[in-house]
Amino acid sequence: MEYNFRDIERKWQQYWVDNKTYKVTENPSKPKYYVLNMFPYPSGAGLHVGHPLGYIASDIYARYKRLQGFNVLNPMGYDSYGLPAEQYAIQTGQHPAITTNQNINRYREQLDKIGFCFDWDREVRTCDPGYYHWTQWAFQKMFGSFYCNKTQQATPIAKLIAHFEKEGTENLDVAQSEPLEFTAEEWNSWDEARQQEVLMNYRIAYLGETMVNWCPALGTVLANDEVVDGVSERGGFPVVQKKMKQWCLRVSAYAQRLLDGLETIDWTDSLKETQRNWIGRSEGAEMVFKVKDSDVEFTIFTTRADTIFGVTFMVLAPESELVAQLTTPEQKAAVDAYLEATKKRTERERIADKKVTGVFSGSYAINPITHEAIPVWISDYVLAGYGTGAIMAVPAHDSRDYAFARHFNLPIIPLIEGADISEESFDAKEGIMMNSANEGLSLNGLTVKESIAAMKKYITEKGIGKVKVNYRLRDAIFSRQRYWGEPFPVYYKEGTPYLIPEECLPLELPEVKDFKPTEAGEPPLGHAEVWAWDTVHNCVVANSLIDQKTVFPLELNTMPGFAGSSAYYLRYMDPHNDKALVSPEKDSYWRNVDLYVGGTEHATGHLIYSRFWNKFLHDNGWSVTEEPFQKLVNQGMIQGRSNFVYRIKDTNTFVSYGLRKEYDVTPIHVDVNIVSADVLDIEAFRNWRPEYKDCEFILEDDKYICGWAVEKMSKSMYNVVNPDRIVERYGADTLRMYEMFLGPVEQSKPWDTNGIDGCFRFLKKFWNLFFDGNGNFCVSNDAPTPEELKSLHKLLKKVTQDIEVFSYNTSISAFMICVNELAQLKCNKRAILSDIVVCIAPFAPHIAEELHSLLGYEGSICDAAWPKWNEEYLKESNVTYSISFNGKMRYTLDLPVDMDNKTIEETVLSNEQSQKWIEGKTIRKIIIVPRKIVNVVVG
RNA sequence: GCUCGAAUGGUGGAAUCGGUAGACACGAGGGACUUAAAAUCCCUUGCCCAGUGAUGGGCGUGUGGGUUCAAGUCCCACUUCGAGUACCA
Repeated sequence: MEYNFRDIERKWQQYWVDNKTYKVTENPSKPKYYVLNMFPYPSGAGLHVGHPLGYIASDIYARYKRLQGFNVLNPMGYDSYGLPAEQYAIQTGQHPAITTNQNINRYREQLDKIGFCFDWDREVRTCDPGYYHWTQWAFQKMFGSFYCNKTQQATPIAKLIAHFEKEGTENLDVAQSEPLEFTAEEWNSWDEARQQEVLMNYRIAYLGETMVNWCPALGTVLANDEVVDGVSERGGFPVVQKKMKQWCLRVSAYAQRLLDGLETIDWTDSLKETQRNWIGRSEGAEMVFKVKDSDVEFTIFTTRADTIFGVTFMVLAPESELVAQLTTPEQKAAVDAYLEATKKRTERERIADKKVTGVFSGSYAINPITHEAIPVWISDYVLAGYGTGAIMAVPAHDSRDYAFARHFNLPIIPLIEGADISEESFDAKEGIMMNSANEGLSLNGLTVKESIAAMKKYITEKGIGKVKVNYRLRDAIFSRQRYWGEPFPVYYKEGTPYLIPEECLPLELPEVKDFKPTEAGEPPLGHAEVWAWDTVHNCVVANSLIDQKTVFPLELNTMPGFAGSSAYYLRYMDPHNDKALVSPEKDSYWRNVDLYVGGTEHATGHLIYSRFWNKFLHDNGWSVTEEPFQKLVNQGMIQGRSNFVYRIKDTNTFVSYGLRKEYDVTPIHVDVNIVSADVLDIEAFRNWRPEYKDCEFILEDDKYICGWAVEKMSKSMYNVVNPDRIVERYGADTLRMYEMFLGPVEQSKPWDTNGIDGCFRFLKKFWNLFFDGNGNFCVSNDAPTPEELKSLHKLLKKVTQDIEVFSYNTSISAFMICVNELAQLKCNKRAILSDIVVCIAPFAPHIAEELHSLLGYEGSICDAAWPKWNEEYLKESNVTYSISFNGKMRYTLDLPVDMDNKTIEETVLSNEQSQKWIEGKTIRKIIIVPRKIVNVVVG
């Protein structure tokens, strides 16, 4: 019988559905294992061959773990809120829900063809009210919490209120937007609105006036990780800085825990490093500088307190509140002009031209150590959002200060012995200090490191400043001026936000007539006619009923993309629970994700937000583990492999790749689907586009050979390969095998169909082991020979070890070797073949099921047990030694395994081949590496 | 600029603790079967030199040094490519 993959795959995919083979329930008698893929955004383009790479890798692992006796959770769902569906809605008027649904159905169809072991009963969609109920719920909980620095955890806001009522801000150590000071009396005297306003300074989800990345073309704000090179990640539109009132999440409060948590999880070093950089912890000192002839003083942050003797000027960020205070009347005109000019420059322009700009404020600050007066400047190279928005400039040892000093002719004082600062600053934190002494303090002669430590001690003792840790990580901006996202469960009473009652969740997304912003510039929800909250009946009512006494307007912003993806792994544990995000029982059974597979592009977005979100839930006991994703594997990107044809200029004649240099040609992208192994299907090409209908070809060897290049897989390059096409032609098992055989999972590589035949041939060969020359199923019950057993157990050992480390490509090689050996031996022994079938099931589940069934076993192969290898069968009586002289391999020798070193030495030395290398020389040393090498050092 | 990673045949890629390269696959060349094609099977395939031949010798993991009996693997310097990040004081 032939290997008919179409029938086999159709049959078993149906069997899995009918028998709910992949349904999983909590089972305390079995150890759990949680495998998760980053769920996809269902785009209109459907899946290309790059998408399933990670899914196949995790599917193999999930199936393997199940065969090993684990209760494996392997769910799938859709991150179904997002910009493309909304942009499409704006253009066509089509409701995003409709587009999204169509796309999901298409994705599902494509996924089903590949034979994944997902438990679809646990599917989640972020745009489903039953799901975003819990996104809104989490937001409400964050709104109702503050972060206590003493206990290092999120705490209900009621505790904070109690503290304020008793002692105001006395003894307060909490995360806050800005430091406030008030007494209990003051707090108690304030009205509700004022108190609410103050509480915003502490809430974990808070409404804050912040500088945001505003994208005019998209009409919305973007988070830092959604802005790339000053333009939006989606669409590439320019982004400008704008001050706006927005919902924010106090992610920064968790900076230290996010950093510390990295030590406890099993991620790649590079990913951890990326997160560390993003969090950007820097240890330094805050120092207070007095302003000359004034009561004003201000604080700066520096990591180089040791360079205090080299401070020759100060710089304020243009947005700093100090600018107004420190600008003298004489300088006011110049400063105003500068501020105006700065405001006009977008983020992008600032990055693009690195011109040094700045203006003198007119004021002088007093160096707290040297007591010298130094000028205070204003420049946009200092950022308002980092540290205190003010710096002490040490031009000799900071390149930016150096450039500034050079440009404005400010003094430069070298502080490190031997540092050449004639052309550039000396930024390295090394060397011996000089020029750093006065009557009170001397750093001269110390190394930079000693000097930093000494200064920290000094300023703390003298009360000039304090040791301070700063983080680059900023709070996440949580509002989007979009329609297709989770609505905030918030209404506004005289401008103060209030939560709708928890039991009224979910607050469902209303219908709108138009998906664009309103004419008044409000977000699309401004078009909703039924979008007001009735506090008496606790329900959504028409806007016309708003009376500001019992009926209030609801929030018009929606939540960003990362809201829905931040806790979805918890929802999979208990997807149909309408009482809680996840029940404590299920949460404590599944705990966290053991293996998370996805792309690196989420390193500073989703993977930070998710960890933050989980830590918040953990603080409240709603998630049992501190870290959500124990092990993370980043699958590489599959790039496209584009094909080109070469048209001779101004003609309709195309010349084959090898001959193109003889003509003046233009390379043109050609659809890779009409090219096979770089040979163009000429007929298909002529039909591809009308203008090529009558074209001519100059061939080589009767073939048209196309050129190729590795590019991003995209429609415009005509290099998108759909998995469906491969499945149709070779079957899902071949696709799965080939995607894994292409190379290490973590590595990026171009998609290249050229080698797929190898995997297809392998499966056919494997299939043929079970059939005789006449195509009849023919498996013998005879006892296997030692040779056959050895071949099998070599395979079992290799595959078991490889799967554990995701080295699937080498496992597949092992399968190929084993099948070749068995074919050579004409082995058709049941004892051998039935084990191999189980072993190959994770990789090629359809063919495995079919053979498992033909072998006479009942039920799905998923319920079989993973075979264990036995070292007994692998033992050899002889082992081949490489015999080297002075490290150079000369010949090999078969020796008994258990021969002792002395005998080995004697055997090697007495061997006649050895004689010619030893002749006339003295033997200095003999190194014996057991079972491998004998190296004789002669001289 | 900084941080991290990579570099191996015509191609994708193997190579555990440093253990004597190139597994496996593709492609290519040759052969068998066939009227023919497809499919299948067998042989060769890193480079160079010598030999009719079995075979023998030399060179080889981006470049240059080093450690070692032994280096693709470890150390130092450099080149190229990729990823992340960027006035973070």
